[in-house]
Amino acid sequence: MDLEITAEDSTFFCEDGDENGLLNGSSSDEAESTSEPRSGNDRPNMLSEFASEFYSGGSDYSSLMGNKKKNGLFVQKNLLQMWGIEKSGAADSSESRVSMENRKRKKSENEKEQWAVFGLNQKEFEKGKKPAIVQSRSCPFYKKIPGTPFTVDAFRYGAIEGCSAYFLSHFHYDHYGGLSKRWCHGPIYCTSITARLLNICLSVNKRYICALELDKEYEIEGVKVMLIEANHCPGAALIHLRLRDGRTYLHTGDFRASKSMQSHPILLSYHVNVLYLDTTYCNPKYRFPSKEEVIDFVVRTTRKYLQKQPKTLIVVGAYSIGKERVYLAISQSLQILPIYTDASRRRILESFGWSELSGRFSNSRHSSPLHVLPLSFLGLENLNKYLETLNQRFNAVLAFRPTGWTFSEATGSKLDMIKPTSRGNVTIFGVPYSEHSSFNELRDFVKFLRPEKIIPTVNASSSGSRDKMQALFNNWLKS
DNA sequence: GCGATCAGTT
DNA sequence: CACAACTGATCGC
Repeated sequence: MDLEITAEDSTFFCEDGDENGLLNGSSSDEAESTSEPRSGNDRPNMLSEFASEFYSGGSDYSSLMGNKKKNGLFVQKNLLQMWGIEKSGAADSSESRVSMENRKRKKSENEKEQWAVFGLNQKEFEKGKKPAIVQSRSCPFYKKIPGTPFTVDAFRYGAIEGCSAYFLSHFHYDHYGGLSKRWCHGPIYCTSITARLLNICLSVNKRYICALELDKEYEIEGVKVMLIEANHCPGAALIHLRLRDGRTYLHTGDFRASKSMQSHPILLSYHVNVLYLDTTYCNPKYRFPSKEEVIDFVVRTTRKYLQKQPKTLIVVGAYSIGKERVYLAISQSLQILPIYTDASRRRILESFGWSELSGRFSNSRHSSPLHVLPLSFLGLENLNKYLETLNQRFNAVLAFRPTGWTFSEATGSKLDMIKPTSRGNVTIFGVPYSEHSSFNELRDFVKFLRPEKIIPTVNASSSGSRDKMQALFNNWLKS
């Protein structure tokens, strides 16, 4: 099961590209099971140990520090523990034990349901006989590009039959999932920033990484390829493809559409036949302000709080890459320096080679008035304890959680209506800083491109939402 | 003991 | 409530 297939041989891709039943309404869910058996480990791992152990901590930026040693790596249990304000281990609060047991019970209830639902008896289930639909995880159709040997963001399916070029649109877990130092199924095409992250965070063998410059045309397996800035996270790209037969495809990966995208020469020069679209917020209820407006709000708010209380610690939450502009803007417009973040995130941010960012960082929590912390840490309780660890240096915390969903039509784009949650000296603002297109931005982009066919890549698993989106597309494209 | 996958969290 | 994107727990080799 180790076939070397050329572009022309790749018969598994439906030539007419209509197997997905999205436009013509034909019912073929079978397209999805165009069976590639998971041929996971059919090849000896011939990778050399080029990456040092130091880098093998995955994308978890916190894994390089901390208090517990695991396989030669230091892995932290908990930020508060590591700063010495909370005991580790033996904390035998009966509360946590109870919730553990609750979870266990919940779990086993789920299992009971499972074997019943899938028509297995309990013995079969416990023996590990898995229902068929769980067993076969094959690459969904919308990750394959018909008429090419290409896939996009499809790394968790082992070797994909007929695929000789694997594109990665950007470095977020739900897109790169499946990549590791053991990847050996074929070349990975991505931007140079993403390429560096594959090396630094996942130790993917360099011989599989093919970095492409933005806005430059390449020819790969007979297809003209161009990556375009996606306005998502650093390194994120739209993938523009022109096949030999004249068809043009655009895969947006994850993106935030904007007016300026509409003046990209290649989008003006070639009519797009098929659009693979990031439909994350493809519902009229998602209206949020531009990034600039949100950043302006964040800066204004920060200024206000600092005037009231100069000894305020500013905190911005972020999980992996993305949202950099939020804390950069605070730092730049209010001359707040340096920025503290942990060593691992710092390494990642500095790898962008972004001169505005690099050079602003410090290792010292105590000497920095602006901290970038994991989003999951941004709660009232945690921040309050955090403030205590910085004894006396600060006497209040102002935190921002930049997330996409925050607002629906009611609150709309009136940023000043945002009410923070606060307790004592800790204030937390959720701000609608989105790195995906709003509904209107999506609509405008689609109306600009006027593709013949749109394949949603998000929210596409239920037929209900697929139909809903298709109705919207039809409406946008009529007349 | 490890990586892969699932389920739960914000 | 939403939701993408994580994190931690459990599974299976």
